[in-house]
Amino acid sequence: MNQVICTVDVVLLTLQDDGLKVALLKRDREPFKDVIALPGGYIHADGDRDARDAALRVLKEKTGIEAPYLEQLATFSGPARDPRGWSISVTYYALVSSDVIERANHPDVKLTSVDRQVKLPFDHRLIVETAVSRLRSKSQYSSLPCYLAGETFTLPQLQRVYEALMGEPINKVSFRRKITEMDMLEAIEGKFEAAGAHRPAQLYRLKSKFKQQLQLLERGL
Amino acid sequence: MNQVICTVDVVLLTLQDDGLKVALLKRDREPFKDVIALPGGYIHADGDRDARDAALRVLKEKTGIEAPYLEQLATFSGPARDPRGWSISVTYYALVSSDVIERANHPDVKLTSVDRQVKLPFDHRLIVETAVSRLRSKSQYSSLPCYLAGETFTLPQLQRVYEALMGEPINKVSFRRKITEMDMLEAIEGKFEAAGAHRPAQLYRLKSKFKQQLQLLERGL
DNA sequence: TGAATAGTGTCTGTAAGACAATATTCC
DNA sequence: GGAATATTGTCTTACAGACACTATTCA
Repeated sequence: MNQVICTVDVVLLTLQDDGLKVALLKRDREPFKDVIALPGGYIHADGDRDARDAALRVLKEKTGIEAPYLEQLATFSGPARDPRGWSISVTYYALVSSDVIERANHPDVKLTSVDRQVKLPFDHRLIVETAVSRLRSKSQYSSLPCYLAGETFTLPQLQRVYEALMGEPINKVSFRRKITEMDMLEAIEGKFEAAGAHRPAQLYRLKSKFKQQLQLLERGL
Repeated sequence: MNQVICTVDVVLLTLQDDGLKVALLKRDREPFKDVIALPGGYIHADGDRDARDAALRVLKEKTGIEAPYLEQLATFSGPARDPRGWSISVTYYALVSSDVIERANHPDVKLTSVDRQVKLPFDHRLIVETAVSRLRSKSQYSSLPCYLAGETFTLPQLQRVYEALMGEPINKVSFRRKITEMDMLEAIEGKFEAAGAHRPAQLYRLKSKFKQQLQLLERGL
């Protein structure tokens, strides 16, 4: 083994103004002190139950955000990615609605468009790109985007989330057919209105059974 | 950090008698000395270029098999999975045709059906199940199964590989249409005959362009 | 009533599977 | 020629997208 540095990094993603944003913050210590980077930190062998637990802890400590959707992304490693030495970073990506970030209201968190080529330390640019590509690929056949839409949402809102992720318009009828056959949403009795002068849309939430299913898929990772 | 044990484990998969098999071997040291387990070992910070490199090295050392298709699976971690202490295992899965294993002819390698509930040390049973589930899920929309078929193969052979993975028969016309539109195979001039008394089948190989494409997908992981 | 968006019904073209015909080899 | 499997052609059915119609709210 010969001294391997073990860390976690979290790619916290959200939708804002119909664009995918990643949460970055200034590093509070060396290396790359004061440089904008992904929230990350050491794995604590004396406290963390596993790497996922470490990722949840780091996210909470650095951004104040708790228990969002969190999935293991990949592990990056090598002698050159961290100036301190041979290192491993077990990376995760998390999905939240933008109002969760607003509610946490952490002063250091900067939301940056994933497409903007902001220079990032370590291999964080590669990690962000891997996370975005994974999210887009999984969104084609899963309920993942619901986590970007928040706790409750209307079908038109959810469709805009999918469209923002995919970067192209979706056929409304096909979209609703697919959502229906996935059978993952349940209607809420209260209705909802946005710009006022038109028919209000039904509010939905993700079925709890479906949340468990997604968690089961990621069990152990 | 506090002393984290960093290892790699490899799930080497192959098809034999139309069933998916995993390569296991007796451990040559503690813990679990002489117990059947996945090939694995420490990451060498003074020699390995990254975890993937460590996995390739371990696979070569323990099974004699080189440069197969290798993809990162996931990272497993925690205080309890290894009796030596808080540990991380970056896991990979590799795909080879059974004749590659036969040619390596390593005396300690045992091929075991992935469905047989052989008891395995550490969390290796979970790792194997994760690998099999990932392979099956990816096989539905990729050229992955070609790596189980070997260097060259006929379309009927390749179809049997897909059917063995999926566990259900595939429509021949649909299968060939899909293969054609994926445009991943190239015909080889020499023909091929199996049970003799019938029309021989065309031999194919995976286009080299397509191998690169798959590697690109996994870049950095 | 008109504007605006939500929600649904229907038509059409594309793609997947069933079925079957043709092709090629060895005996 | 007969058996066996490879390969290709065609028909039918299911599904995705286009289009358009109805529904509901506010001004």
